[in-house]
Amino acid sequence: MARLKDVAQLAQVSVSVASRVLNNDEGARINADTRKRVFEAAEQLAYVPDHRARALRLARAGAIALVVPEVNNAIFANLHAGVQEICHESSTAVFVAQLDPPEDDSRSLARIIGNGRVDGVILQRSEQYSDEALRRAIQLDIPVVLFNSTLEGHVGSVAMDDAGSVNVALEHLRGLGHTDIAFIAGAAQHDAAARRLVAFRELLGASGAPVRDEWIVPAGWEAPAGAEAMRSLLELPERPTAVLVASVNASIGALSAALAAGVRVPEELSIVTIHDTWQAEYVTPSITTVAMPMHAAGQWAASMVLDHLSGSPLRDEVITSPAPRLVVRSSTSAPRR
Amino acid sequence: MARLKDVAQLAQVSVSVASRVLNNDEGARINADTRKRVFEAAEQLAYVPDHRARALRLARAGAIALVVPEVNNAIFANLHAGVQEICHESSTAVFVAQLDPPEDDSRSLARIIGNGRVDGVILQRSEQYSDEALRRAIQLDIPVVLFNSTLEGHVGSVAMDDAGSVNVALEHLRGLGHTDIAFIAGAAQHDAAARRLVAFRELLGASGAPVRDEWIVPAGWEAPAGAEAMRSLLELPERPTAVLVASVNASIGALSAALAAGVRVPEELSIVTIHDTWQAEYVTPSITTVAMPMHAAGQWAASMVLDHLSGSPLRDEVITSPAPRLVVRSSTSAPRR
DNA sequence: GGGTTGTGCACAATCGGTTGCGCTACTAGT
DNA sequence: ACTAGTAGCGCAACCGATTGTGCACAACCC
Repeated sequence: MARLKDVAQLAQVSVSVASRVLNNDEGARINADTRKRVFEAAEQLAYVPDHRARALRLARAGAIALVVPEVNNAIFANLHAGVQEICHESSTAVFVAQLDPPEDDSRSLARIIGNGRVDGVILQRSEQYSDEALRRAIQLDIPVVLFNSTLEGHVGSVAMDDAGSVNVALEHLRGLGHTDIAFIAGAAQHDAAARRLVAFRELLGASGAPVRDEWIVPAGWEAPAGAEAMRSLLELPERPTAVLVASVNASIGALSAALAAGVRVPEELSIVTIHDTWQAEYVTPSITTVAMPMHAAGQWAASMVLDHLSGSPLRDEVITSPAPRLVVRSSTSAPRR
Repeated sequence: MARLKDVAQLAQVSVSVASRVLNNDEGARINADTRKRVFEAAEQLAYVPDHRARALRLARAGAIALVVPEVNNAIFANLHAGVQEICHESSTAVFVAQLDPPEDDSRSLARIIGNGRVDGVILQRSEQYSDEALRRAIQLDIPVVLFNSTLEGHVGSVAMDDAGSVNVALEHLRGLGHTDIAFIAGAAQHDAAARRLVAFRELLGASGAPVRDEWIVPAGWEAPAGAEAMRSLLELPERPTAVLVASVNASIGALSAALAAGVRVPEELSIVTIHDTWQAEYVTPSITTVAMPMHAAGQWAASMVLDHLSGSPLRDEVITSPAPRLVVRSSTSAPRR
């Protein structure tokens, strides 16, 4: 691999001149002819600057990390696309890393990220991290933007409009005539799940519909948890006519369990969920969802990190635009009286 | 962030001694007491070596890239886990990067990977890369191991036992009594898809069952393509009693299309597919699959890259162990006569 | 012509580590 | 007591880039 030295030699100049030419250093006074020779030499040798040396000298890695608990997560793809898009504009590489459950070692994130490997981190919190563990994990000297969660005392986060999404779902169900509405909640420790739960209670109550504790079932983000929650819901003496599931993968599990129990969806039970993924469209019946602006959120998060590197302060943002959008499919209908 | 110099100062030694101690340099003769002081100083300052400097000096980035066409791909999670596992053992970071469709620029991969950013690459080929484009893209000076695909003239690949997986699926269908079997193939350009298609033709023919060209429908890896293929299959005057779908996401699309057309699965049509993911379990009816050893394949690929960095040659491997494993669910049954 | 200004380039320090080699003491052998 | 050997540590070069500064020379002024 050609180094800058080789380029300089071929162009008959010093490395410093070669460097200035290739970086389009405005302040430098360089003869047009010399400039041309350097460009040609670089072209001829297919010169690509060494990122290690560059990073060392500039104290800038030119990359950020997107740390997620689970790469196969449904919402991850859109998030990633948004992040990638912004970073591409500033030639910043995006590295995805998976942060496994907290270890005894409090410096786990530092080990993954390394020191100087990336300039910033976007972190999607795992259900399994307590506030304390998370706080320890993000003790880095680079900016950390929390995605879809907040942490007391930490500035730098991008969250979704959880209350708004719950509202869209409930409005849809209410418009169909439902009042007996259950909620399959997310993991209790997760603050996004907590916000949705609070919103559900408040908004449902405000609409005058009954808020019944036994119809609020804690679960998790994934399909097995959703299935389990649905089964326990169906064992109750009185059943709701509709269920709002806090997350799409869980709703797929919930639907599966309902069908397995012989419940007809949507005739006997309507199901609506938050987040939209292709799977929701391809199960039968397809699931009505509230599409969240994951892509935009990814863009926001990436911008926040990159801007911070240029001096802007970190902030705590809630993405309200584009607003949560209802995607009506076949899992919801008017209740059968 | 503390540097090695700070550690050395605190321990009252030179940086070279500090370096040797912290790297457990066997050859170095260092007093036990000095050693202890250095360790304590490093601990006290929470010293983490700067990866940029280390990488520059050692000409080793301590990281490899896992490049995939689509991070949300069903098989990606297992692959990633396998890679991660091996790399963790040798303290190598794993970076996931998404390689978008080929651009005019032939150095696209080089741009993503950078120069010196990683020591090796595991690349899952996109359907959209022609042999030529792929060949240009992997012109790097670091080892590239192709995952689940091969490239003429390129050594370094890990492929799955495609013929074996098709065989397991067909054996299952034959055991149930099916002879009228269709095939929803993968993308024609993709060589893994091509291998499965060849295997299907040969193995089905060898079993004495009819191999009908109109029952072999080219599609793609994802759900919409599978749905489209199923629709065209259902329009034929004569229908098969079973369908083998080349990939799990496509099979979910295919199932969805079949149910939408009023076809009862598995009574009127059995569906079996290759690769196992949680979605296959949670659609209704759940889909019978052939689980492939993605995790092991990821381990192989990672080992191959890491070993190569220690001098071992690259090879072309086919993962036959663990063997493709049938996971019987509810989408297959004996044909209704 | 002497002085000033400006152009075009190279030198060398620097980023934070790693490592070959040399230097100093101290021990041991004769 | 003199030499040889070795333990323990530091010096300094180096990896490949960036950048402040200095130097040589030409062009210009009055």
